[in-house]
Amino acid sequence: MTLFKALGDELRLAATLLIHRQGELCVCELMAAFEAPQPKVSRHLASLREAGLLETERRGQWVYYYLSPHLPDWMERVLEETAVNNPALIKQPLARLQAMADRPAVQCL
Amino acid sequence: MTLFKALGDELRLAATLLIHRQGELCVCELMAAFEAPQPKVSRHLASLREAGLLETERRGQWVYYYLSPHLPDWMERVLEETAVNNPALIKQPLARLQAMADRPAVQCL
DNA sequence: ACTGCATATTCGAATAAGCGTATATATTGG
DNA sequence: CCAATATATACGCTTATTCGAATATGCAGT
Repeated sequence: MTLFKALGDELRLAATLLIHRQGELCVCELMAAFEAPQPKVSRHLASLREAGLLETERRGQWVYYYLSPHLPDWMERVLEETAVNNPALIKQPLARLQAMADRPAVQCL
Repeated sequence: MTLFKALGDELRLAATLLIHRQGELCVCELMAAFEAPQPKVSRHLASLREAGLLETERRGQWVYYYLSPHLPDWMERVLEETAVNNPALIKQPLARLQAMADRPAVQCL
């Protein structure tokens, strides 16, 4: 059960919830949301992908991360429970994301 | 969100699920279930208690661990989802527990 | 008080995680 | 091909976790 280890880091948990909420996000958006340096964000995203939680899609120069569509239902429910009951985890990051200038693209999904 | 860090270790996760399933268990029962040395079990239980997941009650020479009655509902649901969808996690420990000779007491709750 | 059993804690060593800096790779637009 | 931007990875370092062995504590029975 590598799920809980993957979510055991605060940045990884919050990033996962933010991505879940937003549908997909690229690295630079997550950098802005969490005010974290790029290598740090990339590394944590990589480990979330290795854990099977996230998948990626390159679109131009950007790499978008989104929840794996192969996530077992129960894991999605765990994320859902966590998101619903811990809004504070992503409140500020979400605000910073929405205040971000020059977002690479409009999210249409 | 210390929940996921607490459950991020395999022994801690499995022990929590086993305790959840059995109602309560003492240290020596968990040692038998997981074939793990006593200090290891004690330490992990201590960290689960510090995380607020478990509480203890001493009864004679034994210390029984059980899920904290103050656990938020959503955390209980997370445990429930995990238990239902990962029976393999506690299958062998449960078998060893049931095969254990000289269990300290009959569980009546 | 002493012994035995159950549990907790301490200690030092080994391992793993996480970080920042620097560098590599990919893509886009001249 | 070159420069600029986005992302990934490598490296060395620091800090956290985890462990086994040893020791301490707490309770029960004699």
